[in-house]
Amino acid sequence: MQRLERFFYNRDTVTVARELLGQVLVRQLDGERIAGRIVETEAYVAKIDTACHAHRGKTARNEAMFGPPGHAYVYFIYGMHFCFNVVTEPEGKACAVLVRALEPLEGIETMRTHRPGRTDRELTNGPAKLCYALAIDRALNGVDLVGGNELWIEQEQPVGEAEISSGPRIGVRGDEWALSVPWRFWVTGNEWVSRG
DNA sequence: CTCTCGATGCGCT
DNA sequence: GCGCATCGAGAGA
Repeated sequence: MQRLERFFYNRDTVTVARELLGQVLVRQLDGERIAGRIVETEAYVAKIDTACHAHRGKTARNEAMFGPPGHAYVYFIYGMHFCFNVVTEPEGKACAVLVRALEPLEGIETMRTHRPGRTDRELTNGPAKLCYALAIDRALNGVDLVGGNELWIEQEQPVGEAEISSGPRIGVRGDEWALSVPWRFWVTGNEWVSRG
């Protein structure tokens, strides 16, 4: 299957967030493919967005956001979880799309071993949950999704506009505008969309 | 099913 | 010290 190329990521962040719905996130781990269809995303636009980690400039934590598009930004949150983003727009813009939920497609048995005691619905229906299922942690922060061999995104049928819902982002802090802007996108009715 | 609340590392003020 | 782009246990309906 065709991988998404650099130009896909090097565009307006909200457009990338919408068009990532339906694409397939692939993790290559110990010779096995673990993969899921992206069904929920959020856009973060550093310059204008007080909820974006990069809004106040570059730090050690958010450094990957300032790098080239098409790389991973993985951050550690609440002292125990990881979340996975893809960097968008030209290098230095520090924009990214958070991947919030996947529909499991391949390597489901391995996902279950990474998520012991959980139902299949709970394997990947949240941003930290999908990182456990796909074994995404700080070691993958900054990796290239276009040229790397551990993590990438494959091109699939895009989700039609009529099937996409949008609303305010989940769990964010920021000014009133940042809390209300509808930059969370999900596949309407999909079983793996996070609860929020 | 829903709601509440504690866990826990670390970057930032 | 504070607070976080979250999750899951436990209690109640």
